[in-house]
Amino acid sequence: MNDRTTTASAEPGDDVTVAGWAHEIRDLGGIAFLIVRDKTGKIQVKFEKDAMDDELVETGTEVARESVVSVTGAVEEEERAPTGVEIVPDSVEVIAPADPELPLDPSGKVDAELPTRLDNRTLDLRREEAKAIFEIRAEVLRSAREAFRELGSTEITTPKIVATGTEGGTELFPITYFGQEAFMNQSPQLFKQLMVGSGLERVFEIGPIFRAEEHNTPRHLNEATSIDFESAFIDHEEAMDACEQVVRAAYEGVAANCADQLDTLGYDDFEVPDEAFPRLTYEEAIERINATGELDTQLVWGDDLPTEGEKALGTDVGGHYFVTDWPSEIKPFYIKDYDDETELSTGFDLMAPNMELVSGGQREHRYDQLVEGFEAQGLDPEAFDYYTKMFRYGMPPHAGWAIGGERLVMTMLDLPNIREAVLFPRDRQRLSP
RNA sequence: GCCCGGGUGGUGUAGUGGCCCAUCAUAUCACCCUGUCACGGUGAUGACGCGGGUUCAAAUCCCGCCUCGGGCGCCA
Repeated sequence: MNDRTTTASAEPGDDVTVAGWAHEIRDLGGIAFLIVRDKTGKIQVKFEKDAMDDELVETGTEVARESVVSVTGAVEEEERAPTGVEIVPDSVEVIAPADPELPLDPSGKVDAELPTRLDNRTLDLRREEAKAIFEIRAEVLRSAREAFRELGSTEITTPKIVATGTEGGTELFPITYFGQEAFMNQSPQLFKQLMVGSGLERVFEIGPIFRAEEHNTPRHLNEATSIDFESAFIDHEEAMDACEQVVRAAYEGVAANCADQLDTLGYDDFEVPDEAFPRLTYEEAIERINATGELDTQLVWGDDLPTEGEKALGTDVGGHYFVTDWPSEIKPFYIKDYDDETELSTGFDLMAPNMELVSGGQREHRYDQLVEGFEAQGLDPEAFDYYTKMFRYGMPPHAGWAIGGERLVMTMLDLPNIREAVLFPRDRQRLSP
């Protein structure tokens, strides 16, 4: 395949071999066109029936759509061709024929519903729009990694098979580990904290997390990609600065490197957020939600923000924003409370703007307070000994956060369903493919 | 976990008790067509998720099952 030329790089005057999929055949009688599609685009192959070998014409014009073909011939400039060039073939080979009845139409003439598309993801990703989402997703991850390196963090990977959950409460997928009870990890939280106490100090991880909640919404997955950051010697304010930097880098990377993909998806007005993300306290947030009048009942201090309230506030603010200073009781035990106001947590969320995108905070690094926190949440500190004991050997003050990777792509591209941002989503109903 | 809504040819749809041996588009098959670019024309094949019930009559109403989507809770 070394001699293969991509459709985009075929220049007039060249003798080339292109390989790709039979996108469409237009047979006009005496002349017929085969459109070959590859990763880089499409090119037209011309068959003038009277002037060409019958077998060549037959192979090229009777091949089933979506079959893999290889075409060798001369590239000619032709203004009537869709791309300005076309191939006059010397030979056509059908490398892998496709069944004539396709489970969905990659040419996009007829829409398919999401479940049909997910059942046939390979064919779905032959469509430019679906392909563009995953090229953008790759750019988001690339630019996030670059931003993390600029922040001086080291990329780590932590175990996904664990003996105990992170936060208790949350549903975990149980598995059997050589006869022992184990779980799929819901978050790298505890492990990344252990690493800020190591010589690495500042770390990030991009990896899968597993949640066994039986929710069924367009914004939840049971297997998601978490973009985690944790650093020694920073507080929650500095953690928010870092978070903003990484989110912004992802937008900048996409704006700079994915113009074609954005165009394919119809975004002619893709914008990198230009202002610093506003930081609202929890108290300000519930006041503003109450002021919108969108909710039937008024929120009071201590309530978690209901979905409806998040949407109302998101519309009110109109962009990304942080919510800070939460009541301690609705944030997990490993988040530190303010020293002078122990009923207030340093935990924060980043809203994007209608959905929670990030959660983070300054962590409790003091051994005694951490163990108290476990007990207060009804967890047995003994079960987390591998974690707590390291807080006895010099654990620095630290803070961090986690971005929902798919939610970042979803909110960035305004996708109607988070499953659009995962190749093979795992949700309540779907375990295959 | 609680609550709502949907399943009609390969794909996407019309259809609200008789006008339905089921509409339209696209795909597929056959024939015609020398510049298509959503090519065009003629014809053909192909479907009511499964099971039970109500009724003279069921795609349509009822019950159960399967399956999919969504809302809330919770969360990334």
